[in-house]
Amino acid sequence: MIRITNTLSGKKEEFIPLEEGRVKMYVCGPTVYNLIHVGNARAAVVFDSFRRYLEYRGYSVTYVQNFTDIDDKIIKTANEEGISTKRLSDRYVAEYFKDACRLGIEPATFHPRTTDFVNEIIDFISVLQKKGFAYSKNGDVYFDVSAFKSYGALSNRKLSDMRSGARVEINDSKDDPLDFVLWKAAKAGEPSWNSPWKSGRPGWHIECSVMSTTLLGDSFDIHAGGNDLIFPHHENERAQSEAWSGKKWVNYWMHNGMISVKKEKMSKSLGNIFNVREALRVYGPNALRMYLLSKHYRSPMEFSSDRMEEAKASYNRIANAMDEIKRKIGDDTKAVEDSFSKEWRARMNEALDDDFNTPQAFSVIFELVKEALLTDDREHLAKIRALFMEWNYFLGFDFEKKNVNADAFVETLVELRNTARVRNDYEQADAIRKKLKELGVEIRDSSNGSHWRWM
RNA sequence: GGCGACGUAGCCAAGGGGUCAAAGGCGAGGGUCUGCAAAAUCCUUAUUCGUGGGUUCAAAUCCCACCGUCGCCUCCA
Repeated sequence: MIRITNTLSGKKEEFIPLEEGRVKMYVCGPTVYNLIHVGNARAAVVFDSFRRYLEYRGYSVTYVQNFTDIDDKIIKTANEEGISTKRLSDRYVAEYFKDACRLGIEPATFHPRTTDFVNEIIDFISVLQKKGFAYSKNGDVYFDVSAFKSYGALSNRKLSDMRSGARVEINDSKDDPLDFVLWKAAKAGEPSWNSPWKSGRPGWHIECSVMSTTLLGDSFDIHAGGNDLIFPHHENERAQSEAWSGKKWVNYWMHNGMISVKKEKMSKSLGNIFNVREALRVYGPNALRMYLLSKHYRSPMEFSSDRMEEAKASYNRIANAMDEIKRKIGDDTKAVEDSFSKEWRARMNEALDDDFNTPQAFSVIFELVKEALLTDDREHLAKIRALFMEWNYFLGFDFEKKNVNADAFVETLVELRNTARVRNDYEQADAIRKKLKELGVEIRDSSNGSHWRWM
């Protein structure tokens, strides 16, 4: 039984998909006007991993992750660069896929883009207006919050509390300061689309409602994203969607915690961001995945070089165990399924079924790492490796070492070093070891020969 | 001001009424191995879970208060 903490109820609930054996899931993707940062990567990696876990557990998952390719910041950045918004967003969609690919994130079933759904968005808004949930003013269209009775249920807020809050903006054309824009009339020089109102473009929240219902249906299982999206983004999406269909829109809401830097949320507006591109270069994809999955997805976590080095060391312990298994039994030893495998698989499932508790999952893995390093039993080792490979379906590490073409050269150098050692020429031997280490090769001498591995 | 989350060893981090004298990782100290290393391995590193009350036969786990940290209430993963 898989359990998920549902933001809507604030409780851990048993996960029961609408349709047996199938899961429909939507994750809010990036606004494409620059490179993604480590905070963005958290949601991407965590929910990618969760999706794959669901697949591992036998569900057929339809996974949608959108790109917001039209908004104020995209327009601004495109103007600064003197290019079209289309050109800018195309570029950063491509850059996103480069990072995602290196991070081991599987492509979604669908990657819809806002500007491909403008007609559907217009239809959707028209329906809202017909049903009395929306009103237009000066070419803008607004959602009437007071018409939707459970507004605030997701973020657990009361309309009265929000109205009294000091930070609600005053906007003359809105009937209520909490009403939010569905369609924005174009200002001079902005990209725009024809509409029953003035020509303009979609508001902030409408795209997710439209793309998700178009691709997944009026109701679907899981909607996920960062917890900074709960209000207003997801609250508004929910209001629109349920007002539009008259049905419950999403059954389970999953929200990941924020990544902070020096106790402050990592965000583009604060400027304290660390690009995924850069993190990948400095620490590598495995360390970054390890880092992102090492804490429960709902908790906040701190980003720093110490944390990353720690994650890298942790990952290395697993990678080292894989290398040791290979050294002990080679590549093609077959694993035999038995009670050992079943027992450990059950422990892993127990951890992950419980609201995707990845720290607990790693605890299970490290216990097996220890066993692998301790034993020389071929069957035992083969079983452990089989489990690791099986679990890697959702962990998404890349255990393959690059530089395979250089293996023969390394081998030669290691032999050369050993002849030097035999004649007690340790100066030469250490020089070779040092050089190899600089090139990323670690040598391990032992009583039965020298082994080496790519670090 | 409103809403929410969190505070567990030197650090990171699970657990969330008894089987907890609290998983796992990083780091540190000592032993083995080694030409020296590295890696590995063994041992050690929380009688205690922010503070103070309470409920209970029993609390890190539930309740209350307080202190501290963070997030949302504006674009944000």
